[in-house]
Amino acid sequence: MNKPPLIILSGPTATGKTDLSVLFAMQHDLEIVSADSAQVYKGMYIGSAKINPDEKKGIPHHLIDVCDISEDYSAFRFKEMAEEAVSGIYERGKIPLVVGGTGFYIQALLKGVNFDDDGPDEEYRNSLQKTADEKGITFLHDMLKQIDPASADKIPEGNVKRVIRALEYHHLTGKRISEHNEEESKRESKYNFAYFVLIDDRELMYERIDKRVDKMVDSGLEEEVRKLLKNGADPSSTAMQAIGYKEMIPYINGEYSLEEAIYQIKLRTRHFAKRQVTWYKREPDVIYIRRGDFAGDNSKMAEFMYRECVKRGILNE
RNA sequence: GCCCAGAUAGCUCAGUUGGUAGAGCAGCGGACUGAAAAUCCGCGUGUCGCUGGUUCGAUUCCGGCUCUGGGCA
Repeated sequence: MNKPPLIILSGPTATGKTDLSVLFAMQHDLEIVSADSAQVYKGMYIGSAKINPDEKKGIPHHLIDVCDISEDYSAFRFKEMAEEAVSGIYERGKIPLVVGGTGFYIQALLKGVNFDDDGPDEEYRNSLQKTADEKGITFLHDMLKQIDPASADKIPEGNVKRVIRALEYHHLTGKRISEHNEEESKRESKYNFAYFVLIDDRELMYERIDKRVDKMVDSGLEEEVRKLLKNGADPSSTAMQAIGYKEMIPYINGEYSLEEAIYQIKLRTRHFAKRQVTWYKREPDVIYIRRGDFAGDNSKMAEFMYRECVKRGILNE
């Protein structure tokens, strides 16, 4: 039985995914599925570098603006919604192009990760957080050691979020997350895929980030954040943890200067891009597109993608 | 011109009662399977401004010089 085709274009932030994806989608009549943890939220445009309607050039884009900022999006929700979007695209006789920098989401879709508990259990999470605050992170980590020594060994006690998640998983399922992860990691993708990662030299990447942040600020990032807050956005919500928003809030509250906010946004974006690069390094089937090899020419990059897709039987010659 | 204070890692600085030095940030590497733009872990050799002197030994003490602040003229 033939596996369904899936094309992925990922890569660190500010590297030019959007332009290349639209060009490639136009050339091959693809529909785009966004794999981006910030662009799903309504009202977050400038700071998430969301594509403009006219930049879409008529290409359907899925999973953008589908979530209210008061909702908590997650890898699980992405996987559910992306699978739905993808099957709709197949029904229309087209091929999906997954575009975005959230590697975790892409992994969830590509490998069909089975999140088989009923989480998140907010109440339980909160009670564990309270335990950590009152009795210390070592205490919490020791709790994990009791029920799942392998996870406790792997997750540092300082990483409270992941300690809580491991405990939550056991609480909900009675199983150990270390065993679950072990099983899931063996899973084969059900897709016939080409996983492209657009990258560039570190130095150029950082330059592009700085420029993009300056542009965001010039385009009215401050106003966008003020508006979100005025409309009741909770600064502690998942949506407002996005880079550009989180750093703007203390400035708006008068805790530091605009220069400091801009510096922080650039810095945190660089750190983020670095983390993304680390992620792709351990992804086994990645096809790198090095901007430098193509002199940054989108049509040459698209040509390269096309040839790689033909090789894999995803696109016809 | 004179007086005072500085000069130590890419940056901000600590320190060495004389035995060639260490924090934060930056930077670099890594982890990640229902918060992922989240969260977390690891990595610290640099002419201790230059130059003489004292000393077994000077980044540390003393002199001179250069530079940077501040003050007095």
